[in-house]
Amino acid sequence: MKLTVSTWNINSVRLRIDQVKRFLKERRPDVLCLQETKCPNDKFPLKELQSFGYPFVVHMGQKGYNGVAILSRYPFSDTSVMEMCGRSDARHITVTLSPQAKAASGLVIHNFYVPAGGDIPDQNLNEKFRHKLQFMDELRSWGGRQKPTATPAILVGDLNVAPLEHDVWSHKQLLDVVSHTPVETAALEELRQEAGWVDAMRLLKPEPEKIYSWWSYRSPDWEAANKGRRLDHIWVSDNMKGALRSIDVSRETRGWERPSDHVPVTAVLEF
DNA sequence: ATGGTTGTCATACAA
Repeated sequence: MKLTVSTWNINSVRLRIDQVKRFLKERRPDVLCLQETKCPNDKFPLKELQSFGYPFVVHMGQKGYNGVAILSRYPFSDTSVMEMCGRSDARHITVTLSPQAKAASGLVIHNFYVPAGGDIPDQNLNEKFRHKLQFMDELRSWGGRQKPTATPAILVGDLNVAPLEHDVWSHKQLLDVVSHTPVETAALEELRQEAGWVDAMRLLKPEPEKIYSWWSYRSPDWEAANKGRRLDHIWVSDNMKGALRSIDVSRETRGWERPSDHVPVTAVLEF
């Protein structure tokens, strides 16, 4: 069987509910992981999302900021959230697919929203940057315990770090810009490799191909300037490498009316 | 070196 998994920082699920609908209709993933739903739980558009053909939905939100959700065509046998950095700020949610997902039964899918980290890349001057690094530190300790060996697993999300040289439009010009500083890129690469996760996007589209999943709203013409970054990621456990069939980045959604600043990334796996 | 935009919630703040 084939399983299609997408990740998208939607930047307000309520404002962009029609774009979610359009993406689901056009790309037809089995599972969609959302970040930055910016929606308290009691205002989450649960029924509407279910009506798009995704009866199984878990979400964890808060007022105004953050928030993650997972929509699925298949039921879950287990769901949980982690509190990172001692804050209940809705930055993680995980599901395990139930036996009704057939060959993908037992597959664990983690959805993360790593803190953006503010503007100043200095832990002493910027509490947000300190929080981001601490978050990655906790990811590292956690990832070590959860070494993906026997249990197949996928980790997706807006990790807010563009780790490689060709994950940004200008490696040189972004070395002191939050998301591409050496302390962040080293931390992300180390925690990924230490836990045995495979960077699925780069496995199928190796450097030096440029890959971006985010373009700032502040650029007057994002398409012409093309000053993007690869902030959104799909990682798979080592035992899932062979199941990877394709990766695609839905760049076209950035050109839709009132777009998110992030675009969806989709992996197709075959079991 | 600076400011550029967007979303939430209603005035700054986060990204």
